[in-house]
Amino acid sequence: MKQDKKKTAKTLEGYYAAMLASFGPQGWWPGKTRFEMMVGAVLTQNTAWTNVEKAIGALRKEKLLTPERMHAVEEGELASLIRSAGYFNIKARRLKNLTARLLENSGLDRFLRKDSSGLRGELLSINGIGPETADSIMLYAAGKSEFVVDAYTKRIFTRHGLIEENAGYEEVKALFMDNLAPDAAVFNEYHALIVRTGKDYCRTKTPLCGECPLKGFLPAGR
DNA sequence: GCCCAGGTGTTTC
DNA sequence: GAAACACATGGG
Repeated sequence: MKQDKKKTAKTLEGYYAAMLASFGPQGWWPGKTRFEMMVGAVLTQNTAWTNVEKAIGALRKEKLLTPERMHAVEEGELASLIRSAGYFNIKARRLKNLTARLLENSGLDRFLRKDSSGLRGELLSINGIGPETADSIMLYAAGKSEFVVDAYTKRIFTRHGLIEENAGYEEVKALFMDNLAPDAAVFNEYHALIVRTGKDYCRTKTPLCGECPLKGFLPAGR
């Protein structure tokens, strides 16, 4: 099925081109430093980014946006500062788990320099970091070419019939990893464009397919 | 008042 | 394994 694979690659490139033409580059990740980016990745779990921004603002005000400072602060205080991001008790614990691991590894720099498979395994072994958060950190903080799959990715591409309804994370990720050249800059922009498209046109309740930049790719009858 | 948002861990069949 | 549930705020 070599021909089939080539066709899939063309299709995925078409989606990318259409979104890029419609929205332009998204300039992700919206964070000043790599650590801030990692914090944002945890805080945005199942949460709107607008709520995350407020929490990060509070952390910045308290000068806690370094692994050392954040790890030193009391967990209850950390939780109250990130209250606006929701799940604040759980997320405070998760941030602590992350900073602990960074310090154990002689800092963020050394940690992110690990080779890809080692880094991903290490991230996944931290309680509170699952596949999406791990891949986000790999791609946006470490610059590794890992494709990030989120709820919008699943929704858009199942709707378009390119993945099964019940496909798991790794299965969806493989669609992109197996059919696109590994390029961190492209993966970065691709994921950001998917989120943008999902937010604007592919909400669960009120899809706006008629105006979506991807409407030309919708299979007939959908 | 209800639904949803850039998930993940735990519990339970 | 995989389904069901808990975790929580803020905007539409």
